[in-house]
Amino acid sequence: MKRGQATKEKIERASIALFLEKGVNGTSVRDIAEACGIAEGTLYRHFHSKEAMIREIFTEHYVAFSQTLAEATAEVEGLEQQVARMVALFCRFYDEDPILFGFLLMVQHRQLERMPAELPNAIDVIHALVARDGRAGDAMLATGSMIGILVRNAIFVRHGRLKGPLSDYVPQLTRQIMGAVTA
Amino acid sequence: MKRGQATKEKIERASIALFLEKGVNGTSVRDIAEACGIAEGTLYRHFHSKEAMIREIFTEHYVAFSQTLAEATAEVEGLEQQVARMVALFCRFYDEDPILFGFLLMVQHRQLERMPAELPNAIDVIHALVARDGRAGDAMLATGSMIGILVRNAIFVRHGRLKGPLSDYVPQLTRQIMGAVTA
Amino acid sequence: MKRGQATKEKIERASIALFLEKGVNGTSVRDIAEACGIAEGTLYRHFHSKEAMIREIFTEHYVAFSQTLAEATAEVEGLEQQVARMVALFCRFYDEDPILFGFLLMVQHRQLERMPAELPNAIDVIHALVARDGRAGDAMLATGSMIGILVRNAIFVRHGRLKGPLSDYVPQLTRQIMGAVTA
Amino acid sequence: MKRGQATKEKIERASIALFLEKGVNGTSVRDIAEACGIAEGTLYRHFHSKEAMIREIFTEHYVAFSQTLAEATAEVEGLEQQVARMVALFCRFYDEDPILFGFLLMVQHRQLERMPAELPNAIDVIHALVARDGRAGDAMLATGSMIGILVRNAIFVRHGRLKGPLSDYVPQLTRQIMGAVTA
DNA sequence: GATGAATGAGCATTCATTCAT
DNA sequence: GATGAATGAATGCTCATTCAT
Repeated sequence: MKRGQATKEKIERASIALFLEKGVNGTSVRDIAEACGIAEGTLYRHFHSKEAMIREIFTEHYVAFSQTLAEATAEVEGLEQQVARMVALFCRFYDEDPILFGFLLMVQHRQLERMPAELPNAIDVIHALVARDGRAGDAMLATGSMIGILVRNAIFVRHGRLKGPLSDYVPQLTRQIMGAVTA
Repeated sequence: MKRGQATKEKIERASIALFLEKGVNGTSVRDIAEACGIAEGTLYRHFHSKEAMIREIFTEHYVAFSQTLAEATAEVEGLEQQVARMVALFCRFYDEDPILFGFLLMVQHRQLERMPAELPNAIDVIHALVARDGRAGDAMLATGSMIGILVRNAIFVRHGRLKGPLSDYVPQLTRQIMGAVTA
Repeated sequence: MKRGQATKEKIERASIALFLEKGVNGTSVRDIAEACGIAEGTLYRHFHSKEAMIREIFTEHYVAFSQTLAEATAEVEGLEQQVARMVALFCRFYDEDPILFGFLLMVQHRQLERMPAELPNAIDVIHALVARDGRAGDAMLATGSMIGILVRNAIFVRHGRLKGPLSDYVPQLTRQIMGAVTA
Repeated sequence: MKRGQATKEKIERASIALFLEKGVNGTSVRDIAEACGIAEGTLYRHFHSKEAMIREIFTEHYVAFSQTLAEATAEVEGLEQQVARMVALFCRFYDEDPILFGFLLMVQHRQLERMPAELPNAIDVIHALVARDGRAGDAMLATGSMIGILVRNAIFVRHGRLKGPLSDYVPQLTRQIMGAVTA
């Protein structure tokens, strides 16, 4: 039982790193098995298929982040404070595990389409905050801008255009987002 | 010569659409050949390889856009006006060919790494404008925010979260970007 | 001991049904284990291998049937009565367990080749009867016809071409066989 | 074009022999490719899949035989003569290509289920003859007996229990079948 | 006796690319 | 220029079997 769980986690870690580095289609099950030091067939003891594995990893972490985001922003009043919380949370998440973050970003489009609608979804959480505040002309446009600012600068850190950690930019990012949303 | 050129363009159009729909790795040379009504081998008369084809298509359109962006922003003075030009250009480009836009977005990371550094590059163009203006605390961070705002909202239009055309949002996007950069 | 025996029989029943339904190669050890509610490894407590299991099941039932056939036909005199016994026995065997019958039919070619020659064998039993009678021109040809008539009509019942039970046709089958053998 | 057709036929011949010898599941695409002296991928230029290949080969030959059987028996009057034709045709078919015959026999159950009902089917052809004659008590039972006599003795030849060619037994088989049907 | 994770060879199939026609 | 058959390595996945617990 214990051994099985450890192997599953080993597979997850190795997969995420390989997917980010070489792409989902560029990473074979054989690659993953070699990176883990397990046999190919072993992967299928823990995941139904490569595709199911990606979906499982994505859903687990994306839902957990969305849930945390919803709770953290619910604890404070006013868009400024909520945005501050969101930015801090987002940056910490990126800095703590940039590889996981990159993986989630990489597969989000394909996976979000297949995710059950009732699960917590970061985009909807943010949109609700902006809409409740009411200052933004078009809440969805403002939501897009907020997410765009965070995501693109995270990518800039990953690509070396910005010097990390991303958390160093929390105050500036918060100010920029508020500037955009209330423009 | 003319017939050859027509075939080459037919391959480009079909490829871009298929790549966006099913992914680069999810689209086989056979898929492309079938969509074009040509034989598989014919593709290799016009492109050295599938990979070279992608690179060629990307470079051609990305460089052209970056070039246009550089010229359009050079015609006016002041960041406000330059941003207005940039936003209008970006939105028009998206609306005129969302499929091409989606394709460029999809392959940008992988392709930008391989692109010769001396070719015009939209990110550098924008960064130069922001840096010259001087109002933004960190020019690269502001550049990321600008690009993020535009790209993410374009994606929102593509995914149906925002009702298109993207050009309808030019004034708001311009205001939001200026709000972010000068915050 | 008792529990072990019960498990072994459970495995046999489940295997026979699965083999008939999905073929020997189409049925995995995992399929069998799931159908029995046991673990995959448990099967190997009772059988040396999948192949050995098939051989064991086949031999057990085929030999038992051949033995019974030899005994039942030895009790009466004259080919007519012997054929009548044989037909009745065959039909009862089919009707009592069509799944087992189908399984034996399915694997007979492969298994008969590997069966020790000294074990009772239905074909030899029948051939001996026909040869002793002497009326058939070629005893082996007549043996083939007898077996063919029984087996093919059993298959017709299984496939729904004939309405069962097969035992309803005992008199007609007996007459047809005698008609063929003495023609 | 010519080269392609030749390769396809080479694949068919090699497949049939291998399937009969080692079973459908026991024969890998690699086995077939090696036996043909072609690459594995080449097989897929000519057949959509291994399964489709089997279906195609079966249908082609089984339908052709059934068609010939229908025509040959339609040329003469009276069940005796029709049976004589049928037996002669069946034996010739076996003797001319015992390997093909064995293959058709081996896959018939699985393939007949999937064959379009409107295609000629040997069983239905024979059943119609028997039913029209009217002498047999149960036409389907008699049909089963006829087919059983022919098929089982063909198998006996294949297994060496009867010395071939099967055509040597045409008169006796005809007599036996008539004996069975009119018993 | 029972378990089920682990194995690794084997499978059918796909695919970018080549080349004789 | 165009074709499409041929290639063969690579892919995701299955499976009978083993073995530590």
